[in-house]
Amino acid sequence: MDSRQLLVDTMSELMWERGYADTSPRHVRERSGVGQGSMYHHFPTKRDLALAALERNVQDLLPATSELDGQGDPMTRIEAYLMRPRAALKGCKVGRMTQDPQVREDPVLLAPVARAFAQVHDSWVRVLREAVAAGQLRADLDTERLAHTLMAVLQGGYVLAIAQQDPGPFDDARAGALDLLRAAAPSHQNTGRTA
Amino acid sequence: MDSRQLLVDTMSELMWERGYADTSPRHVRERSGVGQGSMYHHFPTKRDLALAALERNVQDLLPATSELDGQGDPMTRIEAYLMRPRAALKGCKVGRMTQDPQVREDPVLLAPVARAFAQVHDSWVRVLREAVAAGQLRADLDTERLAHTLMAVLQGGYVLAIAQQDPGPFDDARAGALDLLRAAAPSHQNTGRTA
DNA sequence: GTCTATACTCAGATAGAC
DNA sequence: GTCTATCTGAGTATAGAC
Repeated sequence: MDSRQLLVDTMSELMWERGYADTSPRHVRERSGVGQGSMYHHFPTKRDLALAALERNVQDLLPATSELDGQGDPMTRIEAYLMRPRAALKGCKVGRMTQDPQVREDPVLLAPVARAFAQVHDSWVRVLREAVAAGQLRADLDTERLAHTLMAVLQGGYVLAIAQQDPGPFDDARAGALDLLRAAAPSHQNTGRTA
Repeated sequence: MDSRQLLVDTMSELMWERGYADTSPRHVRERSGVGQGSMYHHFPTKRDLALAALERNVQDLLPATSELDGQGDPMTRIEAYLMRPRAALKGCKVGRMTQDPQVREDPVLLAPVARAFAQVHDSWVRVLREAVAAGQLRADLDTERLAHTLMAVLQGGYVLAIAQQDPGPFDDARAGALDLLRAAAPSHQNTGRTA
């Protein structure tokens, strides 16, 4: 593999594990095995490398979204996306960036994060609308809001899990969200087209 | 004010703003005006100061919980706690610590965070049980889970808000959670004692 | 493209005088 | 308790040869 790609891959891992501020060029060199000269040849500054790595991490996140965007029963897709296996104790490689002081103060580094979340939000809104249309969710629910609520459950679940060093709270949080969604079915249970 | 307290207050602020790893002794000295000698007299290492500051930040968080623990209508208390004014773009001064690499790897620094969240979880469970008992929530909901869900909504809401540099997603997330709770009232609306 | 050498600042302290 | 001086290593590069 070429040095450039190796650097990006390594930085991506480190940014997931340690964030940006606390990852040094030395860390990257030691883990990747790429020398000083190569590193600064490909990426003039740490920030340039971080930007490439972050864009890669954002790309990693989007395939999962296909679970929301797919065909078939909306509620089933919602459950599949919410409950998909996730490394609760590692946290979200994109969401984590919002807590890094040097990322949050840097509009260029924050931009890919904002874009990624906006895209996930869109997918959520679409599937939630379909669930309403299919009579699986009450029509008086605000789908834009609810999309943020469900994204927050996942992002916050990571925080709780890391605090306790236990995936339990993460799993509880998402299971509880699903319970609530099911409880928010329309009163006269119609699973087909609505009236 | 004495130097010791000034150091703790300053470190508390900085840990909220920048986290632990990216806050240096120099930052603390410059903002607090306390000299090098005093600083290392009171706190032999940066970590010692951080621990004191973190414990202070945890204490700051708990008074808000009284809103959950109070008397009166459970659902009203839930709404009051969820909707209380919060600095969405600053994030949670306790939850933030879970994303700091040097905190998350240090059991001593992580412990106060875990304790604080466990305590908030307890308060949530209590008020949710009361809401079930009062007929405001379906009795088949798992209150332990749901408590984690609602905590996650707040913690994750901060992440979304910071990503967009806009409090909107935070407010959406919590309002959406409240919508869901209301939609999860028992089918035959009884607001009094249950049968 | 990659290597080695060099440089300058900051982090995170320690030492000893007052 | 507070001050100033000093120290070692790490962070973040730059320079120039191969």
